[in-house]
Amino acid sequence: MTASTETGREPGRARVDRWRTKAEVLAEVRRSPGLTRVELARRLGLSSASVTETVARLREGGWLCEHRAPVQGRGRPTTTLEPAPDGPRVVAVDVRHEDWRVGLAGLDGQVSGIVTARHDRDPQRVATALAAAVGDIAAGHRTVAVGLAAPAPISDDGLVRATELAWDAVDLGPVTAALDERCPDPVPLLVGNDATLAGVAEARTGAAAGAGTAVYLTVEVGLGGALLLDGLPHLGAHGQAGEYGHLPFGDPARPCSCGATGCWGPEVDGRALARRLGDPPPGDPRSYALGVLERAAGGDAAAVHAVCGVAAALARGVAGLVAVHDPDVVVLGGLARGLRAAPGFDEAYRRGLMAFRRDDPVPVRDAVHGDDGTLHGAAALALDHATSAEGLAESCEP
Amino acid sequence: MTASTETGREPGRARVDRWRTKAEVLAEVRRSPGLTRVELARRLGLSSASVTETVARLREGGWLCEHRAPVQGRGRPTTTLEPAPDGPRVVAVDVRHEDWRVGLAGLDGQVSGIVTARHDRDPQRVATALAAAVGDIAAGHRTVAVGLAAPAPISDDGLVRATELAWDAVDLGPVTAALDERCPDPVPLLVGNDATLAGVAEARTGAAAGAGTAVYLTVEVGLGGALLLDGLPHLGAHGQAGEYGHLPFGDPARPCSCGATGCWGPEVDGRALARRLGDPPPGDPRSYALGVLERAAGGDAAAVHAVCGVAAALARGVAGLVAVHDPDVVVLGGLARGLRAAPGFDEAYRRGLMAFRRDDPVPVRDAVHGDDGTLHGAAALALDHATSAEGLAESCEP
DNA sequence: GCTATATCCTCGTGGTCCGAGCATAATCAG
DNA sequence: CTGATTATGCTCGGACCACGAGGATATAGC
Repeated sequence: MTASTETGREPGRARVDRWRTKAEVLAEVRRSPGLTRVELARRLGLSSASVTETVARLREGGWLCEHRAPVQGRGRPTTTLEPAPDGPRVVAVDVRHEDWRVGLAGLDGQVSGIVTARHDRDPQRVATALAAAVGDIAAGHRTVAVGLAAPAPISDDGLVRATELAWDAVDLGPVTAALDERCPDPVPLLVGNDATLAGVAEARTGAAAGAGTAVYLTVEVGLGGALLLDGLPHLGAHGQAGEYGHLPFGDPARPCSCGATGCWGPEVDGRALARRLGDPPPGDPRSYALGVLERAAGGDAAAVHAVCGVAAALARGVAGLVAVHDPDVVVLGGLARGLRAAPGFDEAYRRGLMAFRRDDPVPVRDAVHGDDGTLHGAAALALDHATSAEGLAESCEP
Repeated sequence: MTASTETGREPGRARVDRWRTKAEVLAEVRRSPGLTRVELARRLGLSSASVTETVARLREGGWLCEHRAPVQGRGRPTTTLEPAPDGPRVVAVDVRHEDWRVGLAGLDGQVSGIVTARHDRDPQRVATALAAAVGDIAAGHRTVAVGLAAPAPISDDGLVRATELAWDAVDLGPVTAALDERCPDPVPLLVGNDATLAGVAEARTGAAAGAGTAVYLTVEVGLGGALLLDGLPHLGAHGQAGEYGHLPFGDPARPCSCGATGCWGPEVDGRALARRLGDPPPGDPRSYALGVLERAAGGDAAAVHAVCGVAAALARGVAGLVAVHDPDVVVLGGLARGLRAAPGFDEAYRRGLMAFRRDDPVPVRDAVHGDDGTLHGAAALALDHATSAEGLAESCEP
């Protein structure tokens, strides 16, 4: 991503350390907009003198703004702190199988001005078109970072290996080149996996907001997800963690396209519904599943029965993951939302839990971000970097 | 553990911040004993002036010592840095089902002077006896922390709920009282789960040393384990993460004592071996399993067949966990060590992996700490605290 | 013994966080 | 309206840390 000196760091620790407290303050204000200065000092263990200094610097840089707080009683009135609405921006990108979407987000994480464009899956043309679109948006605002979601595992070198997309390795060089060329200050590009970032969005502003440990699962074709720790995804040694769909919760005799057998994913998606209904394997399992869910909602007995069985298979696995991860909450996205609503889910979930958990079961909730979750997650990824001590040092000091 | 002001922190950030760099230096030296000052400066991005200052302070406090480094060529000879062998100590405690063990560890993490005593499972008498033993050792050395492992989930309030031990909630108050009374400076008591801490030991100085992501699994009666991220265990929302034995990898028809069905644990321990051999459920599944493993090693065909089947059930699940966690390494402890060696493990593991992983499968290794793993982990827990910025501030400033 | 090399130490500077004290802006009481 | 009360913000000097520059130190090579 950013150029790194591989022979080790030269002294420069103080330059970043100076922004550590400011980054903490900014993070706290972003987490709790409308915080008063006194409450901020209390939470972070800062003296009022330090808050004065820190807030002044963040206001200078355009990160925070202050408003008069409604008076509560006696005493000098205080002000509330909020992320500056006209502050720095990040560009969020979501590259999907058949199109890509680009939007702009402020410090509050809301993505606006989303534009969509279809693509033809040619890696080079996609990179070129993205470079133009991202460069246009970035150059038109005070852009401090770009976050990009891709439907593929992300390797360390910042390239995208999208085997399912028949892309070998997408070189994002054109995008970084466009950013370097069209923006006065360097703009880092951060890349993440799409399902992972959808989970991040839920953990920040969605159904798992505030959770220390959250499990996000999404069913489209197969099942993917992420384990979120304090809002950050666990990526694994090679950035390939989260393949929950390949846990062997299923029938050991059934082979999976991944090469193993008994995988959970094919037991909980459109293919599983088709099997239960005696239909041939659907060409597009996702839209097939949507059809069955609709029929079940309409009262079709066979569809209800199939959905119920699949929901139970999903619930049983979710209960197992609760035992392993002990999350504050489990969030379901994609088709899993429809399955959770099906009769049989709750009962199967309860029975799959260890007995001591049944009195107070870990809540299972629907994802609140729809299709925009991934884009929100990409914005969060970029904002995380921009508002870190490193990012602040980068963008506030020449 | 330590008293906390629940109305929020008062300013005191600088007091801890001052030790942040020193804690980093100490951690780096503990990770790489024998480091030169120049190499240290390079890795941490510090100037030589800062290293001089920092090392001097840590030497003053008795945390580090320096030796002359063997001369390499021209230039002024440098010195190597090591954790001081006569530096601060921590006390490590491992409370087990029928006995407890106490030892003393230095900054290198090695536990010495281990003493063992049986107990009668009476919570109050155990706490009293522990208080005396821990107090004796702590008072005889410069003790900066105590780490305690318990065979139970650890709740946030520092009490131990050992339901399997027929203990309701063990109050460790007598231990902290003894420490307060017999040690001049306050000595914090840290508590952790035994399987979790055995995993920590492997991640620090064992088969998973240096791994960013490691999965530790141990089979005794049932199966437990931990996910280790940069050497720190993932604890979950209530400290109950790691119940890998209750993932539904097994026969959905078989009920588990936890209340769910199809759990993995009963498929990979002595009970599973007995089923496969047509024996009745063993009273002590652990020693039964050891007997079967021995018979299999001796060539008993029936035993070999049973062990092989159980090993395959273990391997299949391990492969699933590799898909989910994408670890650098999987470490097996307890009876799982013997199962890994069985014929059939490697083949089942390979077949359970997603195809793209088979060229370079995640290594599965035996735990290198034997029975002492938990005690080492308890020492690591205590040392983590003592060598953190907070711990250093606590013990070095009045 | 002299030089080249690599490292260590000292010193002054700029920066952060802090406590104390003063300044400020509201309510409340008369 | 005025002064007391209360809560908060700001200023100032002190303690401390990381840094760059430059001098000091200890070895190998010649």
